[in-house]
Amino acid sequence: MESNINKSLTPTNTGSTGSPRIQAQAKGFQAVRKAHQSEIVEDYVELISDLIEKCGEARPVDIASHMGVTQPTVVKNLARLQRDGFITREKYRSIFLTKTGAELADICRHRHRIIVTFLLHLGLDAETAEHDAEGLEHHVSDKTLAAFEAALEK
Amino acid sequence: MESNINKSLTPTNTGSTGSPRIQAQAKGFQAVRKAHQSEIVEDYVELISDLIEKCGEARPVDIASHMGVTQPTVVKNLARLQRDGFITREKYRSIFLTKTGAELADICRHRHRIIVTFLLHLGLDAETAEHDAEGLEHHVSDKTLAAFEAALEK
DNA sequence: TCCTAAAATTAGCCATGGCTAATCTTCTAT
DNA sequence: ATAGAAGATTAGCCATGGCTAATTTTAGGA
Repeated sequence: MESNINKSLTPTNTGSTGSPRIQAQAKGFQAVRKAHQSEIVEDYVELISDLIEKCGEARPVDIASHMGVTQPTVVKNLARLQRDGFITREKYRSIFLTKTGAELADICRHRHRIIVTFLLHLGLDAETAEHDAEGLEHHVSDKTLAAFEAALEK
Repeated sequence: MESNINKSLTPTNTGSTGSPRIQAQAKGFQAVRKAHQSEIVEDYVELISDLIEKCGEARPVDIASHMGVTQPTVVKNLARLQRDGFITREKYRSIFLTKTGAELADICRHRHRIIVTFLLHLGLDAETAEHDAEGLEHHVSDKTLAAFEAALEK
């Protein structure tokens, strides 16, 4: 289960090796790796939420075209989302976000919007802002997000 | 039994696979996936460059402790870096950056420094700035980086 | 010098997340 | 009502990048 994730991110290696400075850097890299594992989940729940709102439902074929992947890839990732409690569904039937999934989608959408707005305020064009936000949004800490919001209010 | 399941929807088949808007979004996701593939390369060459400068050489054991991974993982990734032309080495011997690798390291270091500086100017503490920069630096386009630099000059 | 500890490597496991090809289900239009 | 198209799923492949355990090489100290 999710213990696999924890295990791979917290190797027995952890001990020993080094100054606090180095350990901090190591922790940083580990956090980035952990963030990567959440990215697909976040991208999916955000997109599913958008599609349900705009189209009434989120079909694998539409998810696939929005994400730029094939349908089997979507099915496989949906299985993971289901396994981890973000969606519910049955074969050949509609996708529903769980409470957890819906909440995560809201958080992601909120964060995404702040980042896009922030980038626009820096003078970037809409396309670049959208594009970069997609990559950045999974790596912005709460503190940094708050700093973005604060900067926007000036 | 399965009364919750939505059996027939698709009232608004909002269109499908080919819309430029959707294609743009798909391209964005694809770009993020591509960026992920470069991340390890960038992290390694940057770290190797730093270690060579600070310690005279970059040993796998030090790379491992800085990255927060085990030595076999480092060895495996070094093989990939070698295969792809970023480093040269022989078994049990020192690691050297190729011209390509050294140039990439410089670019990464430069980008990293700008992002950290930018985050500091937003009022973030040094630790958060460093931490977030680690995640962000692989997803900041040239345009956005330039916008960061421009903002710093004011 | 030589022996042991540290470092490096190899082998082999696992999960992720892409893909294609093939099959199965559902939907739709005749 | 049904056949064909569209969508969904399964099976199976591959590369990546973690890990542990075991082995090999290097290097340092008695």
